[in-house]
Amino acid sequence: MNHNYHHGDLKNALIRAGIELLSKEGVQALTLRSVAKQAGVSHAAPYAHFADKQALIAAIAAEGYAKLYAKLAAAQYGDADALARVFDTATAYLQFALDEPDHFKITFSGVVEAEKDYPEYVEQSRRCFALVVALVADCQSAGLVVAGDTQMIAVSIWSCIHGFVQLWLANQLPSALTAQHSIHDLLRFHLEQVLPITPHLAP
Amino acid sequence: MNHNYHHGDLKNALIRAGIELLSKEGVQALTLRSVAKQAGVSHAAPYAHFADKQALIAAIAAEGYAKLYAKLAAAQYGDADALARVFDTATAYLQFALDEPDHFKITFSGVVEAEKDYPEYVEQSRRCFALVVALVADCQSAGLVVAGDTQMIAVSIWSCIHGFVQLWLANQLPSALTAQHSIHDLLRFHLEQVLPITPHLAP
DNA sequence: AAAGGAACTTGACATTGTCAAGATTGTAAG
DNA sequence: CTTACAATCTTGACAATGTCAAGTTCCTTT
Repeated sequence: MNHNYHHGDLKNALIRAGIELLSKEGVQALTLRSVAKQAGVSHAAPYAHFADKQALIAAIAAEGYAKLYAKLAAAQYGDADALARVFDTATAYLQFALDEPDHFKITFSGVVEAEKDYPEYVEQSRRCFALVVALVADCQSAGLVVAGDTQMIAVSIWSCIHGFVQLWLANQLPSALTAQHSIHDLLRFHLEQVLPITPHLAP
Repeated sequence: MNHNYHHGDLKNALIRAGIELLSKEGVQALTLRSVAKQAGVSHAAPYAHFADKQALIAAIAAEGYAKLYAKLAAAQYGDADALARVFDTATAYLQFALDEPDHFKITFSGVVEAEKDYPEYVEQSRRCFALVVALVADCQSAGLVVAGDTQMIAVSIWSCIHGFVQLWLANQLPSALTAQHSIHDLLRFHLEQVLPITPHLAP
């Protein structure tokens, strides 16, 4: 018997194969057929586990969020104060985008469009955001960030980080800056500019 | 003669057809063949004007930047002070993403990847960024924004706006917020939080 | 042991990007 | 005015890809 008709865990194997393709050859190489080949199965085998290509992409995106969560969570440990941990978290966020640009892009490519429901993706996304909210809450407790709607402030901080990383990935940062400073330094400067949401708004 | 072998300005017609398809049917409908059909030519006609599909997308993205520039420039007029104009500019930025989400997405999808050179896209991008830099310079002159590297601060502000819009487009803003406030209000709140880069960093 | 269903393969088809060859038209040189 | 030429467009073809239908294999349940 040349073929194992029961792979065992093909679903996860396909996700891992897809991630590996993203990492080694980029988004344009992520085809259902090459993913299947990479996993060692025939071209239509994925349809036993995913409704269509978008469903596979949603699973890969969910895995991207899971990886991101792990990296952000790792940046939370240590004796740094809450605000310093925000910087560390942002650095980890950037690092994920640097290490796996295509996986990062797909994770935030708006997979959920067309009103489709991908519960696993939504859950991983929610989990990741909750981590940022908790971090902001810590900052507020320590008086390092203004009081106010914690969720909204978390969105605000996340937007700052995400926008910067996104512009970098899209090659939209002026070369005058990227030529002179490392991307990490630029992110740090950016955050120092906007992050200290300390009471400068106090009336 | 049923066919006009010389269309006149097919190149621009194809770009406009592509934008219309993006607007009416979304990214997945943007195929070379449907663009050609929309422009009333045969399926291979685009190759007389574009090297490949990516080159057409680059032209569409450049046009996206041009439209964005027009909207941002329109937000610059008026008697508002420089900081208020930043808010208006951000609102115009968001409005473009709301009006033409798919065109916006493609404009920032990282067309320039693979080291390819699309001079028109680069030029439009530069022009748009220069507008933000000039705006920041005005704010600095008026003492509304800290002195410092104007370009870097422009990147910072742009990141804040872009990240927020991007997260919105990717459906990544918590529904608890989007259900209670309009997206415009959320953006305004976000900017009020981070934008006043007034001298709170003074040592 | 037989049946049934899940997992996988094979084969097919429509869509799409791309190229090659040919047809058409404006233009410039003779 | 004619003729050659280059640019533009059409037609036809091909490979890659997403997707479905039918058949095959294998595990589980009775």
